[in-house]
Amino acid sequence: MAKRPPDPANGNAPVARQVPMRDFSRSLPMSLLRAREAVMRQFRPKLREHGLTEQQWRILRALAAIEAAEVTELARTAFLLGPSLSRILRDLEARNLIERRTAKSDQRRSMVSISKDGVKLMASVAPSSEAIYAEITQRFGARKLAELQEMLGELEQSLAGLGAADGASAEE
Amino acid sequence: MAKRPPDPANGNAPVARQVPMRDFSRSLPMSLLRAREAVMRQFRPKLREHGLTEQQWRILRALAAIEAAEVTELARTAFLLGPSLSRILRDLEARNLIERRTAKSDQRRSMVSISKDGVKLMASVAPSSEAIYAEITQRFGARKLAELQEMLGELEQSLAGLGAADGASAEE
DNA sequence: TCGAGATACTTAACATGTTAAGTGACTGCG
DNA sequence: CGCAGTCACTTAACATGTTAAGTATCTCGA
Repeated sequence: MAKRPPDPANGNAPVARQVPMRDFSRSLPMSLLRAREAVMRQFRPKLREHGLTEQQWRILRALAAIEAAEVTELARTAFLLGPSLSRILRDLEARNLIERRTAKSDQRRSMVSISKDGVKLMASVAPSSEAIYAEITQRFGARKLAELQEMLGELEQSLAGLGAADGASAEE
Repeated sequence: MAKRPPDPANGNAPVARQVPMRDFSRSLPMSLLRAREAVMRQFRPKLREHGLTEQQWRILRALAAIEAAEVTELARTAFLLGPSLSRILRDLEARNLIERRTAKSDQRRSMVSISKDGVKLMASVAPSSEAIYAEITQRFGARKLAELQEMLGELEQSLAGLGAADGASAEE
């Protein structure tokens, strides 16, 4: 269906096109990528000062809110793939920011928790992080920010169960 | 076989600790990341069938719309960092999907353009890509999609010139 | 109880993100 | 001219994204 997508008033488009595709810079993936980059650009320098990457920070934050978590659960929470998480946990453990112990009931599972040093590091970064977030919120507008996140959640929902074999159906 | 009623809703350990931070999963960066991943998950398998990564596809699309571009210009258009682009161009050139020649007026500059093979490859992928995009548009709603992209653009704008990147601040 | 299959990670291999340093080519100023 | 500074990339080094294999453990049913 798609009755009629609003015609973008194509302001410039100075160059001739030979391929029938939407203007590349207006694609949804690009919009999302640029927006996210604009946001993360604000946080990265501060995290870097503390020797943390964005992903490492995500893991610490996720762990700070709970007693302990299995690796798979943590991967879901921090939105990281297993292999990435595996590497990062190895590193964080070596830096004594987290602790691990195998679950007694199932030797395959590893319970991960934040260490005292990890908590300390979080405490030293959180204020700056919150300040940056507050600045972003103020600039963009709290209401619009909430609206945006609502829409992002809806987008995620409307695409849930499209690409990945989730239930039954065919594989390929 | 082995039907296995997994336990996703496992009793788990909802132990919460009082930490003075927003709920991690509701942060703007995470919302943007998840939304983008939900979208890209739809495209990646098809691109992979054609031996292309998301970034390689971005470059080909960017090049298809113009005659030729300098590397720096291409990096801006495809939203890639110089080093990434450098590596990808090396690969794409080896696969004869693009062509390069140094500018006559300035030996430092390299002019990049898509090759015949590149155009052919694009033609073979574009239909599926557009179909997927249409499906996403339909599911989420064309109007909402336009709204979302508008907001993403505004977010980007409101953060422009905040990051301590170079540039003497202010505007231009 | 035993073994095929499932599960929970971990490794491997390759591609990109990210920052810093390197290389060759231009530019401006003396 | 000459050469220090800049520019346009490219390399390097390390971290993560992504898919495929590998390893150890656990589960279930014949």
